[in-house]
Amino acid sequence: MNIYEIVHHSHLFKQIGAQELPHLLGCLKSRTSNFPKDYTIIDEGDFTDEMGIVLQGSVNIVRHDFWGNRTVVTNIGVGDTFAETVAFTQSPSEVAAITSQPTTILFLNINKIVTTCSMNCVYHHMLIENLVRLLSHKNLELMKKINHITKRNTREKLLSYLSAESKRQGNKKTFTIPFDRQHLADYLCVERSAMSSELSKMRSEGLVDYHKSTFTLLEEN
Amino acid sequence: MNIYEIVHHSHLFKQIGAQELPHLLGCLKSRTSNFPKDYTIIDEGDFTDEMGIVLQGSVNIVRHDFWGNRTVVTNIGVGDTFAETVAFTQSPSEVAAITSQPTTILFLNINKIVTTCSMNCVYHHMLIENLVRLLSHKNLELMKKINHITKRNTREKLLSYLSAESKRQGNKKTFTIPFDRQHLADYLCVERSAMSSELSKMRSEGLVDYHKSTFTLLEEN
DNA sequence: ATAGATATGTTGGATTTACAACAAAATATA
DNA sequence: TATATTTTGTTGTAAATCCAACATATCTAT
Repeated sequence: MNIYEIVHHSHLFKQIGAQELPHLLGCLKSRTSNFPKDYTIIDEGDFTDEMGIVLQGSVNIVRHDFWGNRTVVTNIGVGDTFAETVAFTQSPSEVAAITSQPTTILFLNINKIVTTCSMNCVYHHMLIENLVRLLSHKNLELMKKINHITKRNTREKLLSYLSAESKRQGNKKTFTIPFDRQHLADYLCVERSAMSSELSKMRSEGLVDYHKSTFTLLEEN
Repeated sequence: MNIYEIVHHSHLFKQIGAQELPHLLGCLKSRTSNFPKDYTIIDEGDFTDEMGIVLQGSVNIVRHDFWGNRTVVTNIGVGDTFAETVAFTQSPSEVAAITSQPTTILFLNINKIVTTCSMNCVYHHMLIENLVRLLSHKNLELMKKINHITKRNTREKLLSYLSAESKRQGNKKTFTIPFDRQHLADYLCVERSAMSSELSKMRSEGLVDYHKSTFTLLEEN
């Protein structure tokens, strides 16, 4: 794995020359860490001043309520970032960040990003602009998630999520989602078994087909 | 109403000297507009490159699905901002912004904020940092909203929202929410009448008291 | 290949919500 | 004030969801 290759294609470092990255990452006091599957990188209530970029693997942003019910807020894949908000606001984390497979994270001190450094890096302003763009996109994603989970019933939630995911992956009719059934249910805020049976119905009606986490949206006839 | 007074206390212009505001607002090509109640400032699907600050009144961020079901994503009060995301990402708006009373908006061109101006305003960098902070807080608010609506039933959603609102308003036990019953139901994604009857039960059990949009959280005995 | 662990699918009964229809209260308007 | 309009509360029924329990399928490690 080439760190710079991944970082170069992340939203945060977009439009920043690859040759600038080593210097910039040093300036930002970056560090990388490896984590096993199901490792809690940040727990609910934690403080941190570092945001993370996923270099390898995948992270779920989750929340547990008093009774232990789990909500999967979102999934963070390679090149995507997390913990910008908790790092920047210096408030206790509303959510936990938990790996869903062996994962490598690049951590960046967020204050180093926002505060223009003394060395006056040429690309520093671009970095801040990228951060604004990134936060805007996070916002958009959260809005879209809200669009899914505010649907009135399980079938609509599924169709809303699956069609959005199809669109996100380039309007492919067949695509793989980053969740197993339980995580998908926790993401859409429905009951796993109820969701399974709804999926079965939808398949028997010819709306969708699926095998494990790979889904195909079918034309209506 | 003194524009500068309100702007000075908004998150976006925090820590920026009041005497700088006239110059800065000119630099940002700001303009103000007045709107009547229930006016759609931005509709779903619209594009814009201006964000808004509420100077007077109140704006609901709402969404309608194919069948006309309304979802109130959030409420924007005096000094708060909206449309940063749609303005910055230049993507079609996922939501509509609709006044809930006669309202005055200050519009700002978001590109003027992000791009350092030629005149090199001293406070411009502070403005960008504030924008990052503001977007982070929006993120946090959306997360908190997700915490409310992912609760398993109507009572929990109500208690989650009401206690958060109480906390937000300085841990006051009695406070007024910016929603009537229908909007509150649309915000919490429940059925208005079901919510009404749940509120009645909660009142009869001594959990809460309320009159119109003013609620009081009661101690458990 | 086998056994154990994990993931997914199925079903029925208890609980909760949606929906519709209407009553009562509050507000706006003539 | 009287009347119309809007908002809020109440109730019964239909529908959807939750939950638990179990069946089946898939994966993992030896």
